[in-house]
Amino acid sequence: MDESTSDKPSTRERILDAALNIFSAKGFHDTKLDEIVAEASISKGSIYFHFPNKEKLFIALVDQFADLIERRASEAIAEEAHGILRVQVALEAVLETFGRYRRPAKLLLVQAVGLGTVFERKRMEVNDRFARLIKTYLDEAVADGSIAPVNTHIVSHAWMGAIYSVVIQWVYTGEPSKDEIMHALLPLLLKSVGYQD
Amino acid sequence: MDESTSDKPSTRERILDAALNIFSAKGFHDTKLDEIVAEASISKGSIYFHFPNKEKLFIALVDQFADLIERRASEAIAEEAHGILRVQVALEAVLETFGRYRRPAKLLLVQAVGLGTVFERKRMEVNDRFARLIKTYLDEAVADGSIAPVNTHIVSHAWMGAIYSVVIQWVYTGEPSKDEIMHALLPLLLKSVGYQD
DNA sequence: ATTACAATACTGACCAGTCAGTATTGTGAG
DNA sequence: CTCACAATACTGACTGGTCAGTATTGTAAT
Repeated sequence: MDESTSDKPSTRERILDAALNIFSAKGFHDTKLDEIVAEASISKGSIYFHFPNKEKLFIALVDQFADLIERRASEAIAEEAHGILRVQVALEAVLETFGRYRRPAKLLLVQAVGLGTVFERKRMEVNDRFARLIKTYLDEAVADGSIAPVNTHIVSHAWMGAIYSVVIQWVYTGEPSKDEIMHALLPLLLKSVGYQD
Repeated sequence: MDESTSDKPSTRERILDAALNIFSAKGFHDTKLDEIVAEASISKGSIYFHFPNKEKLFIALVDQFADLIERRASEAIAEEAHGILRVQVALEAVLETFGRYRRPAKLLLVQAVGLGTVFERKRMEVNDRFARLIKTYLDEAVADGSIAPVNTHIVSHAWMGAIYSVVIQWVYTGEPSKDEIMHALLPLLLKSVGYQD
């Protein structure tokens, strides 16, 4: 009876899809709602039925992807019990996820920056979320002796920045490849806290 | 005759000053030219006498500060002949300069991002400039045996991201202090390429 | 009287957001 | 099952505030 089991993307989903495409390519301000309307083949009113305004639509996308990244990292860690190895698998999971979703990555890492006072809080919130996630597992690794004590607050932010920067570079140019990144970035980060294999 | 030796800030300078204050605080789009006019106590027409448009005014500020950072780094390096030490003093100079100029730092690292297609090139240009600067001296350090061979392309981007991220955090919150940053970040970066003192 | 700069009032393109109306789906009473 | 009504989902022409940029005129110096 119900034939909608799979292939009927809801209006809301189509809006989010189209918005992601255009926002990630052109940024918040250069994206006209009318472009999203055209891309999604829906009406302008529909956007305002599903979202209170342009800003909230944008933030919905940011949150959605930030959630995904965090979830993937947590899942990866849950399967690995041991100190510094947890840091390693989390990193792999994050890079993997950024890799699989280029457009949301660009949205989060580039287009969500510098949007003025309104978005500034959001950005810091997301950043802190990630930094704290890293910090948690670094602290664990210090506690169980995997690595020597360090200023995990600064280290977590530095790591985050390093990952962001390399991923951004990769999102834009496609270079270096994900494998190269894994092979260069992972040891780099681990060495930075004095861990050697 | 010419009494302008020191204390008459030219109109152009006042515009740049005011623009820096407001752009860095509110971002490009949330800054109205009329606010700059008020802050600088000049006229709107003056802005268009000195700059072709809002965008070019913004970019002038970005370039000005990017130039300064690069110059400071080069000066520091010129006084230090030896391999990895050059990297170290350059880093110190950069952190010092970011530290002394919070507002331009925020402008460059935050407000110049996510401004859409037009500014995207500019941002990549500035980023590449810094990354390449870092890469040059890393390559030198590898060549003279100060550090073991690494993928300097990835490392330079990672370093840049790490520095950016910590500086941004500091620009916003004032924490951690510049000294803490120097004491934590510098060894972190050096260790990441296998250098120990 | 020409150059260089500055002040003010003005214009008009642009685009987020609105809203009156239409279509679709749900429901429950006879 | 079907009619009456309601709730939800969607449409798209229209509007009104905003603000970058312009036109015009003023003025001080050489």
